[in-house]
Amino acid sequence: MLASRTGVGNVISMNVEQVAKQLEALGSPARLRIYRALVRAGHAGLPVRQLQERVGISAASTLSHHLHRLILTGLVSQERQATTLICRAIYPAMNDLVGFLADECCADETCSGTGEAA
Amino acid sequence: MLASRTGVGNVISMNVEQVAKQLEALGSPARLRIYRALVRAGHAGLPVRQLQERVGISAASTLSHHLHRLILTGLVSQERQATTLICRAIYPAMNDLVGFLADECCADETCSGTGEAA
DNA sequence: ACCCTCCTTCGAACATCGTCGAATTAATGC
DNA sequence: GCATTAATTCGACGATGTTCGAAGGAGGGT
Repeated sequence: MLASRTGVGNVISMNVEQVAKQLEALGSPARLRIYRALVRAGHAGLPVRQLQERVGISAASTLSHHLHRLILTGLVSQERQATTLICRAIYPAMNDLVGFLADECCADETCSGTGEAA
Repeated sequence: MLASRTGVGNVISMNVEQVAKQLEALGSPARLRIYRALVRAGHAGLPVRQLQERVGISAASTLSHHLHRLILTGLVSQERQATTLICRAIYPAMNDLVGFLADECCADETCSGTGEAA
């Protein structure tokens, strides 16, 4: 497993600014819980209403706000099904993010500190 | 490689709140650049002054502020050497963080969406 | 046409963040 | 003791984020 990341090819396309945006998006307890619930929901996704119950956010407008931020950074998608909106985690995005982070820190303690370049 | 994470044992000990704090700490372009520079510096670490030049932050107080935040979340350590402070990335912390994230999203598209549990 | 549910957008209150310059502490050398 | 370099802490400013209730659009049933 984890084979799709060892190629490192996808990591190159990510810049610091975008990574920072995604980390910031995930860096709120409320949004991290939202994203986690979405990830756990898997391919099927979750309607906003169910997401609200599961995550425990009192105001619907607050949840909508956080969802919007998650969508802006490309971490979450929404699809309309009749009157309800299905929210889904975008797995490749998380995959790239993890790849970037793992690439930065070599992902284990044997990191040799390769680069001196800026 | 990446073997130290596949055990998943370390991931269990992390809670959402702490992960969110670390992600938030990394979620600022300035702090992500700082952390990146530290990671690239490797085991030797970097004095604050050199870090400032390398990252391109104008005010020393601003850098100090960001450094403090990074330290509070356990991502960075400082060690005094005479008059200069050496800053170092704490690799295991990043390792755990990446592990948590990877565990959440299964780290590749074949994620089967296992859990329905809250 | 009407209502009902689902969700978003608006407006505002309140807190937190990011940045800076000035003042402060830490450690060394003369 | 005094000056010097290194880095932090303090105080303040504007900008941004979080949260909420109220109001607004979207879609479907009767």
